[in-house]
Amino acid sequence: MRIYNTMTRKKEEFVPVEPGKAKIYACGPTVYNFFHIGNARPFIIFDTLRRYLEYSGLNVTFVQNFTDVDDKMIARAKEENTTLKELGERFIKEYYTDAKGLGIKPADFQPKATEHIKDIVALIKTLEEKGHAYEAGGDVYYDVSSFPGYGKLSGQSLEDLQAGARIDVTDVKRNPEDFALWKASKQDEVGWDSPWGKGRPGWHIECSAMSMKYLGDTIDIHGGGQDLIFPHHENEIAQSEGATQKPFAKYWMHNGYININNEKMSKSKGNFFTVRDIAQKYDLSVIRLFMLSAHYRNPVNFSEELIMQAASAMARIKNFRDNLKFIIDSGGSNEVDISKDICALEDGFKKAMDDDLNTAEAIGVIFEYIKDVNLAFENGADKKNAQDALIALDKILDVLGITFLQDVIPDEIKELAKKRADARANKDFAAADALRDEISALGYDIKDTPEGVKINKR
RNA sequence: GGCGCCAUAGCCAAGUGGUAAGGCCAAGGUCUGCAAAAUCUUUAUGCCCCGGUUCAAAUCCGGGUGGCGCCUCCA
Repeated sequence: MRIYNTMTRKKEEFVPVEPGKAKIYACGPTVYNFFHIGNARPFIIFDTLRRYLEYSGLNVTFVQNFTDVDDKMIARAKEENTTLKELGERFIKEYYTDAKGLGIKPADFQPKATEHIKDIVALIKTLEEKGHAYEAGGDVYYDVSSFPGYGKLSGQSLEDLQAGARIDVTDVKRNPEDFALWKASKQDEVGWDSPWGKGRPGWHIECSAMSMKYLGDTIDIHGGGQDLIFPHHENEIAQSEGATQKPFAKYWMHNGYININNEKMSKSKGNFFTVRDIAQKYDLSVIRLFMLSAHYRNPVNFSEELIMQAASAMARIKNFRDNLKFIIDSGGSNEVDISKDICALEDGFKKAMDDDLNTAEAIGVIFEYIKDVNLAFENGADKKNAQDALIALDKILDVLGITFLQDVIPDEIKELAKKRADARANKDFAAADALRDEISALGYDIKDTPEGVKINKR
């Protein structure tokens, strides 16, 4: 598999640090609110990456953290007159609800920052000992000038960064680009005891500490949104490599943004849709298909029109599966050979995914498969054909994390369908049409076939 | 100012040197007692513009135009 590495700005062959294994760390949510679909993109992308590497036979360890202490968390808890802990627990629970709807499997480890204070403090102490960190008034800062590689991920020199910096230079920092590893708590703020007094970790240090704790000093893939390249990931490199003198991550993967009217969706701009809101109106598997319909590094616009397009595309896949299930249930007799089509599906899928996780092309391969199998089944198919076709498709859909709920046809609908069949048998078409309209009004489509009556949920 | 991304049909979107995947919409056909649904077929001599390299360019190089992002919390 080839992966685009932000560090080298090239597609590179993926060679794991340890043969047969893949260690992945993806930056997770700050749990002070419901997450929006811009946040959802990396969750879906890296879940798909993880599934594909597992499908490829690698033993994957996947870590995604929860940031449950930072300025926003503290401000929000204060606003809502609650504790940091309660706020975090509440939105972690909500995260799992939305993630499940989007087909995101829980990571192997989902560590919380607040449960790793000891690891974080130990890492800061190491950095202090090695001359990368200094204390200033209860805060501890990372001295970027002590790390020669600073800027290598974002492609910026320290001078360039300083020239464009919009940060106020404070007296306590040695360089304007120095960032906080540890922040002293204000009077009534939450905090943990440390060698520098009561305080809390800075944002960047938690990812370094938890990545190294669960995955070791050097991992294979570190991922997140493009907006994390600088400063977050740049700082992680400085922290981890400053402490270990070993490479922190072999491959850096960054997804593009979700835009609204070509502008980045972000909480500060207020132009966002939460996954929770969208779930009111659409099946979240549609959002997943929508996300995977474009290459992960490209920006994608979001609008209701585009979601409706994705919903129609989703319906096409669903119809195909329903047709296969109908053949399996009713048992056809016309044997055809679809082994070529199954091979084309599997080969095409692998080829697409091996090329820097090209899910857009992979989805194209699925639709070509649907068309080819439909053509092959034009004059009917037998039960085994349909089973083979369904198993092959579902295997691929599972790697993409696109799942379908089993439609249960209610007895009420079955009853109406039976009455209609009786009316048709008696050539009472007026009654049959009335029953058909009734079924249709309840959201079901009905079709007469030689094998029997087929009922589909719309 | 520094670093970077994007531009392909009415709407989305693959395609990084060999003659434009796929989806949505639309039109036409098939099936059906009629309809709906389903399904099939059709739909870019051309990929923002101008030069260049090449037997060959959406793709590589140079120069424009338009849009966006990071350098401050952000996925």
